[in-house]
Amino acid sequence: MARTKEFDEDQALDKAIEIFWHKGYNGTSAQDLVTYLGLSRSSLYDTFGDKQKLFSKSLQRYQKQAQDSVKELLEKSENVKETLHDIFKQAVIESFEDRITKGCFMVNSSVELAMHDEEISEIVKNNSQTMEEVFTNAVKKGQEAGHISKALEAKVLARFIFNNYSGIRVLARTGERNKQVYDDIVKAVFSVL
Amino acid sequence: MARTKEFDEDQALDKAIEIFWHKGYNGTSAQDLVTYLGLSRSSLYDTFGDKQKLFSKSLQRYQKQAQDSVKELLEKSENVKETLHDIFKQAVIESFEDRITKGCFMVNSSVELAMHDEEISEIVKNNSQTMEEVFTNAVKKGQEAGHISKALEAKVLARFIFNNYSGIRVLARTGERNKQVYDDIVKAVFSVL
DNA sequence: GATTTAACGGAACAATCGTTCCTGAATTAG
DNA sequence: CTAATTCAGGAACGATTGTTCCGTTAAATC
Repeated sequence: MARTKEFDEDQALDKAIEIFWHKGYNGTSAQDLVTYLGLSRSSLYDTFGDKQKLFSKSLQRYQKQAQDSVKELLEKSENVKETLHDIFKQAVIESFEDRITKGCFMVNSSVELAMHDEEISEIVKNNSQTMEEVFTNAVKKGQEAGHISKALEAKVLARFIFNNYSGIRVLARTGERNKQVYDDIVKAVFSVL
Repeated sequence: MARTKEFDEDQALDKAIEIFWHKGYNGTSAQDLVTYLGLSRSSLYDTFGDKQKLFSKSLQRYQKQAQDSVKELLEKSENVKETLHDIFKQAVIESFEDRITKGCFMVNSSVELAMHDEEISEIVKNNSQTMEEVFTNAVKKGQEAGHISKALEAKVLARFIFNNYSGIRVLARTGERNKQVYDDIVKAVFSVL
């Protein structure tokens, strides 16, 4: 019959995530994609349709990966406050390890496209909602276990946490390389919990 | 001698701020600028050089306006905590009043360009530094007056405040229209002060 | 009125954009 | 082997990109 696929579609998507993450949607050209994914123009368009669809698929894949990671960590956790702290520390570390500070693909895409692309807007909203739920459940668990203060409602704290997470990712994108700045923010955030 | 300028350069810059703010750098075409500023192609290039320079000037003008506003409010303030609260409330209101939620021009530009354009990167860094100083001085004043808790250092709180301010502006850019979300964040932030 | 500069409209530029299409080689299954 | 399908390579598409330049009109000073 026919020849089978040679390249792994998911692997190509991971490459697409990287370059879109780094350069943004408008900043990434079709030629960039061909070069970086290592596919021919024709294969690329045959497989993914067009640039917008490829971007959308990339962002959805990124979202799933990022969400699953956080979700799993928090659900398995026995001390939610500590786990949240670990998640923030990890975000801070990522802002330094990469020479190219890419920030957060979701945040970057929100800022660049959410108001101009309905499909991306949906993904972003879905992400916010899911993350809010994940954080809310985590905070509730922490409050019940006595690790987290009950002075504020779980949902309030969840939104607060998510907001600071976004802020930190923006900070990373600006190229801030003074670790103390990040540490100070995390310190203040966790003084609330 | 010569004919005098007919259009106000600053007025044109304000227009440029608006459209760059809304559509971003890469999302704004030369034609968009001609149409929106109401200048001819030739006048535009004669006056501002090229697109990058026009963007840079726009961002610098925006920065000065935004900084002066916050700086003045905080320096004149007799209750810094209340004034900071007003500033946040204002940011929240702006996220609703505009049908087109533009977020913050500085945050948007940071995310889109800071890593790819050295000049923009400098403006962004300068802005972060200045805002940190402004907030730090304000917090110090509030702490001395007894309005703000001394549990955390002024600089720590300043960075924390700035981070949440950025986060809220990203949230606005995502199109979040549930006021409760913003209010919850502000509530949690001010529980620290 | 003559000169000088400002601004305009619009043509035109080369370059790049995203996208389509064609050819030919490679690889699989029957 | 044949047929089917996948990929690479590259030419080519029209559209749009940012930018330059020219010709003309409008206003200001001398």
